[in-house]
Amino acid sequence: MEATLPKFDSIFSIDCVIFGFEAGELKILLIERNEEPFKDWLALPGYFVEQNESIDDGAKRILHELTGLHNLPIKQLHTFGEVNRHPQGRVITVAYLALIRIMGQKELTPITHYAKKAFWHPVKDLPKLAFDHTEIFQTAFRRVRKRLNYQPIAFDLLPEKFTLTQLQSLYEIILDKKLDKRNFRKKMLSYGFLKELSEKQKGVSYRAAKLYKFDRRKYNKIFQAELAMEGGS
Amino acid sequence: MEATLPKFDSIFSIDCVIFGFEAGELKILLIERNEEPFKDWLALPGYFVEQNESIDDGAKRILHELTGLHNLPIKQLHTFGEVNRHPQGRVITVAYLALIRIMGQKELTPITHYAKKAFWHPVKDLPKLAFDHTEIFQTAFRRVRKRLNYQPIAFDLLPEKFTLTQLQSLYEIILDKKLDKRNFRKKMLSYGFLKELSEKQKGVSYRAAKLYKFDRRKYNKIFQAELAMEGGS
DNA sequence: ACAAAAGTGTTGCGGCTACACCCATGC
DNA sequence: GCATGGGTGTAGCCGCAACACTTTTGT
Repeated sequence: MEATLPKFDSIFSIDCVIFGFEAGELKILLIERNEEPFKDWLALPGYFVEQNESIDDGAKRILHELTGLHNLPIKQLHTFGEVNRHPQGRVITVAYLALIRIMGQKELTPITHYAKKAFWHPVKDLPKLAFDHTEIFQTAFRRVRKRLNYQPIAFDLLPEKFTLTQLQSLYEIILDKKLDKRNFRKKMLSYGFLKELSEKQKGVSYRAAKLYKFDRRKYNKIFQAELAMEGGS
Repeated sequence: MEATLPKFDSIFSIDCVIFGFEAGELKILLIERNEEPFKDWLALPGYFVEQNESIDDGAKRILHELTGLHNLPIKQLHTFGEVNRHPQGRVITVAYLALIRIMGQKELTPITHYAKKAFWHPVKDLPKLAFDHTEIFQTAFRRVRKRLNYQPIAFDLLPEKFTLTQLQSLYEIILDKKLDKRNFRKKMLSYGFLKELSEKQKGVSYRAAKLYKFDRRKYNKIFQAELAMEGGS
């Protein structure tokens, strides 16, 4: 390759906003930084992209190194490129977004030493984050809220088997408003992509609710047309 | 600033997908490149971001330098970061999108010598573009198509005064399907953000149609809630 | 008078909202 | 038996799709 590209002291980074749902609360994945700048601050998991990896690959690698989580279904959210967003120089960051099930992934263990630890933090009462990460988080949260109205993202957050009340309460938490129980259930069931299981809830001190599963195959069949549109944007 | 950032030979660029509407056709703004690589190819207007400008500012500057157009209402679309998208090295590009009125901006004159010329090209029958610009264009077009269904972007493309038939035909072109005349007009008028003018179309050899104007103030009043949501994403 | 596009209403359906009570279970 | 959430139906409104003819104007 000929050296005809201009040189700038500029680098790219990735920052990931990973949502989870646990104990009735919406949470995001944070790390405690172990490096300057913002050493000891809380931050979104993020780091620099290597020269020989695509940003999508870089995002997966970085997330894995900082949290131990593998191969999450992350999607690009937005790119933040203010000149002074990083105190040490010009760093443009591409933010990625994912919604995942927390279940069984309790042991978050950073592989690199750039993070002291990684953990889930409730979205309510987020402290001030390093860099412009608070702004990145807000952009992500707005996007999730909007997307909830037309994409089945709630099922990425819930356990595989869930009750309709759990589903509704997740909607209420994300949208930050009360929904009508009857209307909500009617609508959800009318879509036809929820599979009713024969199982019931266990260990509750009141009438046990039916469990449901999200049937992605059916969902895809029903919403083929829209899926085609989503494609690459 | 301490020199603690890692160094990579990586740079950012901007590419702009600018849509216009002219002579009943949807068009985008292209340049003919005057630089290697892809010298003499058609490409989206794009160039490298300087170190001391935000990507948003850079996008406006670059667009101006390549086409002579000032201060367009561009918005970030997506960031493309495949390793080999630029043959000379690692270049991550942030794509921007705008929809504008072509009217009266016929003289497109590149200010830098990086572009031989800039011109509007119909979206139908786009030739192969430089780099991954065809893919970027497609992503942009998909986005526009989707957005048309819930945002008043058509009015950015039309002249200030337009007939309902013109509006409908623009919808039909972007969505690539026929719409029902009566339903379309009813729906558009029912929103209440179209101001009927006393003027009529001129110079047509058939019954002249009423002209309308998009009343953005009214639109904002009506859709306040949703606007608040759009905010930063 | 004719060609070309402007302009106009009704009906049926499906989805959304609002709203209140009985049921099953564990303690 | 009581507390707790589980589960259910109806009626009115609104937006959407389907559908065809008359009016105006310029030539």
